[in-house]
Amino acid sequence: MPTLTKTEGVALYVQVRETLRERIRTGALKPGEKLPAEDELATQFGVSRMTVRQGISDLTDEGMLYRRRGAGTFVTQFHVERDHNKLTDFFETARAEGFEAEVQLLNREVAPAKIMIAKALALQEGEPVIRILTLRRANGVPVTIYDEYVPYKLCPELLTEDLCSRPAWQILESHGYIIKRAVQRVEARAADEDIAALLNIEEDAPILFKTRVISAEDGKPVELILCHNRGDVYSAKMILVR
Amino acid sequence: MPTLTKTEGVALYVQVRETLRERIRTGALKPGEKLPAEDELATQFGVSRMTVRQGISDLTDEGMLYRRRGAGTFVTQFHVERDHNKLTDFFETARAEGFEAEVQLLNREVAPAKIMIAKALALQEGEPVIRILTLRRANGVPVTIYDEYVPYKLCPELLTEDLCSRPAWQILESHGYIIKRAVQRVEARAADEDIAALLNIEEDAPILFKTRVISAEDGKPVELILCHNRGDVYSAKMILVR
DNA sequence: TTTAACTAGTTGTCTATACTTTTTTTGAAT
DNA sequence: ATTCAAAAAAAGTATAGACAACTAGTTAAA
Repeated sequence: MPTLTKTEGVALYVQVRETLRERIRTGALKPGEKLPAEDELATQFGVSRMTVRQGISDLTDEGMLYRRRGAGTFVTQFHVERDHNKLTDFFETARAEGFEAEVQLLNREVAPAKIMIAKALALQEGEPVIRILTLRRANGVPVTIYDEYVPYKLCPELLTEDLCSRPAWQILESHGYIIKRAVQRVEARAADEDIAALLNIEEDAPILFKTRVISAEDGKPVELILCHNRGDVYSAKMILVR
Repeated sequence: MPTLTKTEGVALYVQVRETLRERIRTGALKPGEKLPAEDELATQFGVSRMTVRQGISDLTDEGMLYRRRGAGTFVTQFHVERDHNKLTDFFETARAEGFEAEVQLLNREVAPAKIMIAKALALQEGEPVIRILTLRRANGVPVTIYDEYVPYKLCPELLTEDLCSRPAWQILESHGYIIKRAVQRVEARAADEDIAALLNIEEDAPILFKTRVISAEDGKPVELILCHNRGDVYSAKMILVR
């Protein structure tokens, strides 16, 4: 059995987790199957039971395993993809879903924050914000107008960084901000004249409108995104938990 | 200090968690403030450090606290509401947002599953499903057409249960199914003639269309919901995690 | 002044063990 | 066979302690 080794720079519980994940992925552990008991796994892996539990807990959070007290731990039958409402970027999505992504910078400027923007970013009205407007195409078809706002003082470098290869929040990360969460609101709207023209659709065609506020680990908002998506080619997926 | 007591039927780590949550809620612990070290809290509460950690972990998962190794544990500044993508029902939402909810049963029948329905519910085409169609009003205004499908064999009682006071998945829960997760897809559509008539809007008005598959703990789908929401009065919120 | 090394404080990981609570299985009595 | 009770199995909770790894501040050296 695959007794795990310390001193690899990878925590034991992570090794346990990834070993189990791999066994599920390859089918060595089949959907619905019961895992060996925690004590048994601990012996097999040569670690303590608590360490096994920590690894298993991660996978139950992901929905890959479920536990029933007194009965055992089982592999979930049809497990929901692991992407547990992850903050992803356009390029990752493109790679995963197999389309060619293209980002066109329409505008980049510093402007005083309007009241709505300021509120969302916890700023005073009129404080300078960097606004970035991009058009995103999938296989050449315009699908999204992306309207981003970042407080100027947070990261002036955004005015010179390349914005077409990664989203602004990833640039913020590379400047030391620890991005943790985003709150997103989704609604259906009718396209106005400008949006319709940019997305190459008719006026009043349905638009999936997203508002997203991205926050750092301490909860301070670092970016606001307004996002107009063509309704006929775009949908948003999410996982709800009881 | 509030030394916690065993034997109350509530786990110690839960008591730790709720005590801390309460301190944050009341402002005894302020946003941005650093918590006492885990060792210190363990002493205060009269429990072991691991027990404190378990309580704190729950709150970091909720986004109420964040930890920085070597530095400490802190209260999140603007904490995102705790409703971490929870599966909620129309009445809870109504209570929380302060509108009067009303559910009108339009149709309830058993029918053979069409291919799309069968696929979503992991059934064979033609297997009997219970279909429940309701119209939901907020303060008298029609906002949602709710189209639910449940495999007949799962819970025939749905044909007689009252459906206007709680969603079908809660009835499934009361029959022993452990509901764990749902996958929801959201898109923007234009209202067709029927939908428009029921929701009292114009044809081609924007609709927020949701597809939701609700699954039990083992991952087996137990319910499919198709949900047409009036775009002008309805939005969906979600939390994304890095 | 700046830089580097040290130190104290704090969270992260891990062990070994014990007892509790729930579920499942086994076995005996009916 | 059926039912009921006991036993076994399994996850849940909790402890005490140890060391690792990281942070931030302080002190010492250049």
